[in-house]
Amino acid sequence: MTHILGSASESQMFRSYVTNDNVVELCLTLGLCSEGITQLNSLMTPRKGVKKGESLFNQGERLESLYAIRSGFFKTTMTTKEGKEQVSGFQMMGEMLGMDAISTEHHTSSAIALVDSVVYGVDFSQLQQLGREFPALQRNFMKLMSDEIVHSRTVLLMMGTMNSDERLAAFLLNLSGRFALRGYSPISFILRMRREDIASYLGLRMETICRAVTRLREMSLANLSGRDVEIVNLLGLKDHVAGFSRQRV
Amino acid sequence: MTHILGSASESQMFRSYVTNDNVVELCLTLGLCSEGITQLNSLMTPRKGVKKGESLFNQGERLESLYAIRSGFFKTTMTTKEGKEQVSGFQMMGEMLGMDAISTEHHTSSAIALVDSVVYGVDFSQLQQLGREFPALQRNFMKLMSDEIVHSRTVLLMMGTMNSDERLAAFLLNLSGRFALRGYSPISFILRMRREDIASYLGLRMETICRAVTRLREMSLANLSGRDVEIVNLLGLKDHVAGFSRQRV
DNA sequence: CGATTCATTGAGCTCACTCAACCTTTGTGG
DNA sequence: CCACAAAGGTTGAGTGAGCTCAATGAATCG
Repeated sequence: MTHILGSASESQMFRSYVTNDNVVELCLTLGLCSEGITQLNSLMTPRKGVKKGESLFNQGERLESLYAIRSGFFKTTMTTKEGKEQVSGFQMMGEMLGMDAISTEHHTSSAIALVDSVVYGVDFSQLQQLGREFPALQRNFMKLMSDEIVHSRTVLLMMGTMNSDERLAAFLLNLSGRFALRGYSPISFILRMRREDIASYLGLRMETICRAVTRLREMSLANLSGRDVEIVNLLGLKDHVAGFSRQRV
Repeated sequence: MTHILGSASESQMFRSYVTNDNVVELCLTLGLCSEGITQLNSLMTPRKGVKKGESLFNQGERLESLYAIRSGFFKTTMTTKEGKEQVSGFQMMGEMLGMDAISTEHHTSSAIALVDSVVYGVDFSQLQQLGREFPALQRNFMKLMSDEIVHSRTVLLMMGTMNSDERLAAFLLNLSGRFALRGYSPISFILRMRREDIASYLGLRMETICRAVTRLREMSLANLSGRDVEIVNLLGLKDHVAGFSRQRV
């Protein structure tokens, strides 16, 4: 997933998005002059709808296009030979999908819509071309990729050092921050994924998530009722996650 | 860490390295004409030695330069507020360090030499500049970044779905493949890191690694004696890792 | 409104963790 | 070159966090 939290430059991007209602700006146009923006817009394929449960692309398929999420919510999953599924991330409005496929030109994960969603396709080679004319675009795209590296490592850090409560807390804080950045409430939001998906993402079992939910409630940190989330004590939550709160978990 | 296994294009890169003894070629010059290679060489700062135990850069420092490893072996680590250390990867000859810092222009991890090593500095903005003239260079650098994303996700998959034996087996197979690619034996090599580092990287404890070592020996899959590794049954090892053998764990 | 998928809670188990003792290798100064 | 200190590695015993299995309740959807 592409994360936007934390980097000042990316907050800027988001602001430009909010005013112009243009997803690709959010993702890529940092520092671009208006001429560049026009060209970037022309490079996008028409909007494409993806119904809940449908996949945008599947593991193993050839990379045809990157995608910028215009609205909706996705999960990305990797499947082992034996059919075990591992959720590798959740993506929301304004984030990019498919960058893992640049390496081999084949998708290493599948992207599945968790709600009815709308995406723009972004042609990678055209993007490269345009990046040559507008260095800021090129650099910004690289930042997005670097963000993914940083995020993955942070998740690894989490898996290596946190217990189940802390992982769930970190997960909620991450969502909270991303919602806040989009102008939504950071303390009251709706989960779009199943417990099982959360569990897979955090390297735990669904039952363990349920118990962690109960514990966060007992500690008066967060109330989860089904998919509704109410963060009761944001600072307390951050505190509970200890050394991770500053980082983009 | 930058990984080279698996992608056909990167194997090609490596071949050019073997003949020309030029690390940056290994990392970046895929598809570059000779003029480009010359310019790329000129962009590299002089070789820099890093003694065993010393750090090449530290978490939090400003990004000054990316590095291509000319010889030696590194680990990258992230440290939490409380001082817990998590190993995020191991890098060897011909791999790149520092790409996680492109996002925020600050290093999110520290790189520590596990043996006396030599690196080249590669200036990022100059690299960008040159990338504009040589699209293949640009694209190749992106592939390296995408590789890191894919690798991180694969490690996540491992953490989420494998037990201790399988993780150690996957780890050994990964090293094996990377050594093979460099012309070294894939079944007999030396570990440059402590058990504790392996444990941290795999999300386990040092004692658990020791017991996993014993079990792999009992299964006649691999003999580890101290830091010497002898893979007894490469196919068996791959089999043991099941669905992961095809992937670049 | 019945079926199916998703979520919660309990009971018992297991794999990896902790703590601890001991062994082996590496490095250093006399 | 040896001796000894320090760091790293191995093995055992007991514990515990998260897993499995199972039963039941809640939400979602034709």
